Amino acid sequence: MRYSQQRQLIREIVTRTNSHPTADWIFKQTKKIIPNISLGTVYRNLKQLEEKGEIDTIYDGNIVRYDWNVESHDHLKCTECGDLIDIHFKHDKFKSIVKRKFKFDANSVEMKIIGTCSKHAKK
Amino acid sequence: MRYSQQRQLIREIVTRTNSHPTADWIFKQTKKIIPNISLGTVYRNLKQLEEKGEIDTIYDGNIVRYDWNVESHDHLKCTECGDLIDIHFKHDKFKSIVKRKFKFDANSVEMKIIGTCSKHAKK
DNA sequence: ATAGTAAATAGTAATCATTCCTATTATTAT
DNA sequence: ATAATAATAGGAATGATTACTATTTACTAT
Ligand SMILES: [Mn+2]
Ligand SMILES: [Mn+2]
Ligand SMILES: [Zn+2]
Ligand SMILES: [Zn+2]
Repeated sequence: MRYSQQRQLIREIVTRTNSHPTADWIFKQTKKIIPNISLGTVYRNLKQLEEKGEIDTIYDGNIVRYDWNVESHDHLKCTECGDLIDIHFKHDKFKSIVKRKFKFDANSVEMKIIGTCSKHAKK
Repeated sequence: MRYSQQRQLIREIVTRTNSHPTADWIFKQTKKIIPNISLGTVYRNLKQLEEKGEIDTIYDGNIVRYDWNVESHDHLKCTECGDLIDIHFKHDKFKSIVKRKFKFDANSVEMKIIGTCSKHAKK
């Protein structure tokens, strides 16, 4: 895989963003630096970066987001502001339970907790 | 909301299917009974049934599925055959942890365990 | 440094799932 | 049975993503 300014910029933008951005948001950011970059280039490179294991794709309902954090982790989804917050849980117990009860070989666990975040606390 | 043959048929098909069917699969099934039903009718009714709380929408990666089981539950996703299997876990512990550590008010928890199901057991 | 090559891009067209639109049909209250 | 109007069929529109292709760019060997 050959170097390209576009891919490097996309990589940097995703890497310094904690908000699990969408392809379109990333596209808008890249355009500030490379005004004639095309949306197809953003999609193609996001897919390649995922294939290389540099980033993860996250399906937030029907919205596709990207995550620089490729370590297994979970998310809190706020229904008020839409934010997706990282959180880390241990899932070994669940993996062993499904192995015993369903003979299911678990590779990974994804957990999403839906609710309202601290920004909207009642006074 | 007025009765319609189409909605009733869609409701019955979803209710007797455990495989978390897609809109298109449901459409094909309904066409066996009402050959000139339209795909828009299927989508419109699935949305209405969800709004009435009769069914749930499930986002399986980028695939949208429907579930007659509206009680909170989790899923095992088999990467070999694509099956989505129901499983029920208690999540109270997680809800209290995020409340304490993040002041996050949890309403519901969705958990997906990815791996291979018993159908593909090594001999 | 120069030239050859193949990868990557920009711009645009195509695809796919879903939603929207509207003339017609079906259901329900009277 | 009739009137009112909710629901449908069929097709157009939308939005996100992918595919196509002529041109540009990065790397390699001279
Ligand atoms: Mn994350
Ligand atoms: Mn289910
Ligand atoms: Zn929030
Ligand atoms: Zn399987």
